[in-house]
Amino acid sequence: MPISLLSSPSSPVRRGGTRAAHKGQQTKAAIVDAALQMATQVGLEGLSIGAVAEATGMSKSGVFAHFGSREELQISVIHEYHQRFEQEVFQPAMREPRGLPRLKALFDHWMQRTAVELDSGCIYISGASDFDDRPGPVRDALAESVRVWLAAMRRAIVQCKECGQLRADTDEALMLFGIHGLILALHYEARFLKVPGAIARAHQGFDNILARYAV
Amino acid sequence: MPISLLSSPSSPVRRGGTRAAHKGQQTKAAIVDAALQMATQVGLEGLSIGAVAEATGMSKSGVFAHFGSREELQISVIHEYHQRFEQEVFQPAMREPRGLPRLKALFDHWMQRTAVELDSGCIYISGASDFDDRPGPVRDALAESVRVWLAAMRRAIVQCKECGQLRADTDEALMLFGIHGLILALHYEARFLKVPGAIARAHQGFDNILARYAV
DNA sequence: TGCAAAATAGCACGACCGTTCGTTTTATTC
DNA sequence: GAATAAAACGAACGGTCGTGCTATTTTGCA
Repeated sequence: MPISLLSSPSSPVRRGGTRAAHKGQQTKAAIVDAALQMATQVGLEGLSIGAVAEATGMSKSGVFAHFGSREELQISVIHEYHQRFEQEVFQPAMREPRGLPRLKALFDHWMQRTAVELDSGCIYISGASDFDDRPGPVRDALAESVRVWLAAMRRAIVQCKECGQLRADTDEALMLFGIHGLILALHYEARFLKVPGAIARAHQGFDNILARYAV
Repeated sequence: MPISLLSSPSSPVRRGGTRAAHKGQQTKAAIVDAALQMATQVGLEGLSIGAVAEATGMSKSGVFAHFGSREELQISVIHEYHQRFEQEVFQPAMREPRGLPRLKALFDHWMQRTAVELDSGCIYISGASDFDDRPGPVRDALAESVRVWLAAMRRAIVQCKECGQLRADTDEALMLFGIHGLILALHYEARFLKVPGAIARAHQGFDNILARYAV
């Protein structure tokens, strides 16, 4: 299953020499899980080790020991988010046939994952604001993850052209720009302004874009 | 000049009884100015009184005394940003004739103000991420300011319809949604991902939307 | 010039932050 | 069950934060 594009340098089952290490990885996963849920609400920058510790019923130093730094925790959260994005958005869409069905599936799943739930946002969006002027490894990990995702989306558009389902002169970067904008506007209107009907508008906007580039 | 839509409860020149208060308002304006510039880089949430004090060469308590709380400083920054938005985006566009010229001017100025400079972002965008799950007066002020601005944009679209420059069945909310998305995508690609050509794509996207609703 | 008031500085507080360190508990292996 | 390594804890440190409180300086007007 060579779909994953983010390398995870340490083997997920064993590590070091030949020693088994059960408990550690397991609670670490639980910590990342809680931290991710927290980050979708307060953002990656709002994440604090103390709050994560309290959420997991551990001590601050207990949590800290698993990562060695706050930045490493943030990066772990980004990787986890990336992985779930892959499982819940990318892979289901990949089971659709190439071309428009797959592109539509990518957009629909993306939408649902991004702004459907009221109490959880998208760290790809909130993180962009947090780190657009703050260089460093966290920003790099975040940007890389987003780029991978946008590249997948772009590939789907190109395949539509190849299948003859979109005009051959379609500017895929421009089309992707428009689609990306719809997701961002959805997030903005639904989660911040809390105006009704944003989901319907995102869908309509997507249909308009498809019509614009239809053969 | 009844253009401003944000009430400023205290008179801008004098206050209280009949006493004049020169210096106070003046340094307060300087503080807000520095705070605004800082907020465009680190966001409203990243704003700290200590940093503002250092930037203005004052003491922390000296800055604090002008606002009474951090929230009030943030709100002052929002009001100041709103005012500049009005002066630099809204009012110049208002000098264009009704209809498409005015709508185009609004978009162009908006774009330039939002993402043209590399070292300053838009607090309407970063603030949305910061406060989408955090109720309170700061969020209220921010959302109100954004709503006023979007309403102005919407009005310009409606006027295009009335002038017969856009199709009579144009869904202005949907069209605005698409335009808003372009600005958000521009901000995302230019400021976070730092990919080139984002400005050109935003322009092209706008032209596409206009074409979609053209008579 | 003198005086009241406004403006600013200085200092301290409690809270939280990420991080370090030594100890204790828990888990794994012989 | 004893030995050993991993995991988690608890306390503390230096730092920054927003916020009061009390002096001191500066300002504007009589």
